Formats: sequence, structure tokens, C-alpha cells
Amino acid sequence: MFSQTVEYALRAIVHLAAKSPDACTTDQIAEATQVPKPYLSKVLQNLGRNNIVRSQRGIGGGVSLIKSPTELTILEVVNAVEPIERIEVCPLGLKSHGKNLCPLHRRMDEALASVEAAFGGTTLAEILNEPTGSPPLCDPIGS
Amino acid sequence: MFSQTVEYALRAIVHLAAKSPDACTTDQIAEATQVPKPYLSKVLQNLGRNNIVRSQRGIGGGVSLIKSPTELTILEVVNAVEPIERIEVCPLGLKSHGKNLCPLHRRMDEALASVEAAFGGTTLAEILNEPTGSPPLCDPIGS
DNA sequence: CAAAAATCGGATAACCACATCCACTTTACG
DNA sequence: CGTAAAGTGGATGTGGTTATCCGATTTTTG
Repeated sequence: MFSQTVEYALRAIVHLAAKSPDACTTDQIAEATQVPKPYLSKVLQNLGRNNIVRSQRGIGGGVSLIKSPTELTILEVVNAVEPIERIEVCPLGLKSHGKNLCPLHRRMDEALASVEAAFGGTTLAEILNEPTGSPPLCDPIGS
Repeated sequence: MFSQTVEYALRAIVHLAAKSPDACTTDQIAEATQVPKPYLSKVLQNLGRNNIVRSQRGIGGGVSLIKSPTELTILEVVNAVEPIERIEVCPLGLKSHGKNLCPLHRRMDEALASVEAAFGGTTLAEILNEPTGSPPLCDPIGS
């Protein structure tokens, strides 16, 4: 349902949020999130192009969040790497209905809307601060 | 978000439900739903193996629903062709937490749960009977 | 039985997501 | 200024999804 790329992007962002506002190297993130390093670098590049993270070359460089974790939602991250496309017009392309979706596609769009709502209503800060037995990423941060 | 195969399967099932309990040929369904005929036949075979539809060879044959539209949910159809996999254990595979998901994956699982709920709570009969300006499939059935 | 109507199953191809590798560029620090 | 640290971009490989084609099989009808 959610692509591997989305999963990877979210893991990386959660790690970055935990370290925010400091920068992390790709190697650090890859190890903490258990994401293949070469592929992670592509995902991070993508997040950079979409203004979710900023990157700095050279010694002491790395990747860091642009927004504060309190202002960054999961939805923004997901939409950066793989936009949730709501169903606006009937996929069968009949011009007869305009934006009046048939019952099937209206239900499908409602399902998409519920995902959007769930992701849009959660900030990274909420994920980090949530009282739980399992720290984010199921991995003690900083271990 | 939803694969092409899921979209095709749902269109076909909606058409079959409208004709239920009669059978339809693959050709009829392909035309009504605007799904490529050869691929649709594969999708229907898959739905057959998962006991959503029954098929009959030979003249006068075709594909028909096994359950009544009042008892068949969208979720059953989706799960037949591409199961919604809830997140049961942490994808990072740390054994330390058991089923106690970290906040990130709990949010992701909640999103999946909302999709499951939306699909599980809708029967094909509800889709057919819903008062709307746009008939199912955005296409006058039987045209 | 023969012909036509239909699905079934296997082989094949195009394309995209996932993943890797390497040469290049930028940057800090001694 | 030279070296090591770090991200960038391009080329490449691999597997799964989407899609097509065709021969084989089943079934009804004449």
C-alpha cells in the first residue's frame, strides 16, 4: 500500500527530526534507519529538491530539516516523494459528469482523503514526543 | 496509491454486481469498464481463484458473482487482488518491542486501518443503490 | 460429431520502482 | 594548498506490475 520509498523517506525524516536542528550524514541515517545507503542518498536528494531538507557538502556537512519538527507534517514528506493523488474526475474519463464522481470512485476518494487526514494531522514533533514504550524507529535514538 | 489492478478489479465487480446474478462475458465487461480485454481476463482469473467470481466456459458462459451484492464488500475484492497488509510488527525488525509499534509506524498503520474501514463498510449493493447523479462507473449501465 | 463461443494457461514484452556503483564536485581543516 | 569528508549526478542492473498474444480446453448448439 505504501511504497518502499515512502517508508524510507519517513524513517529518514524521523531520524533527522530527532537530531534537529543538527545535520546528519547519509551514513548515519542509513545505519539508524536500516535503509540501503545508495538508495537513501537518492531519496534524500529528492527530499532536497522538494525543500523538505537542506544539504551541505564537505567535512562536517550532511542533511538537515528545513522546517521545525513542530511545523512539519508526515503528509508533506509523503507528498514530496510520492504525492497522494485524490480522485478529482472519473478515471473512465466520461465528460458527462464533471466533478460528480460515481459511487465507486467517491468511496475510493474518501479512503484517500482519510489517509491524507491521518498524515496531515500529525507533525514530526508529535511522533517524537508521543509517550510510548517504543521510541521512534523502534530503535533507541543515539545508540 | 491504489494500483491499476485494484481499479480494474473494482470496475469489473461493480459491473458484475449490476448484472447480478447473471453472468457477463469478458468482452462485455471490458467494453463497459474500459479495461484492456487481455489484462481484464487475468484479473478475472485471479478473482476466480480467490472465490469472488465463478466462471463458466462455452457458449452462454461468462463470469458471475459468487456472493450477492448485498453481502460483498469492496474490501473483499481489494484483498483478493492486492491484500491490504496492516503493519503488525516493526518493519525494522527489532525484536525488542513485539507488537508495540513505534509512533511512526502506528500512524501509518492507523492510515491503513482507515482505508480498511472505508472499504470494509461498503457493499456493492450500497454502491449500486446510492442516490447520485452519476451512475456507477460513470457510465449508464446497459448502454 | 462439428462448429462456434467462451475461459484458461503459458510465453512474451514494455515500463517503472528499487537498488547499486562510480566518477565528480564542494567544503573543512591542517 | 592538499587531503579527506561529504553530497551530486549519471549509468546500470533487477524484479514486479501492467499489458498483449495465442494455442489449448471446455461447453453449448445445430
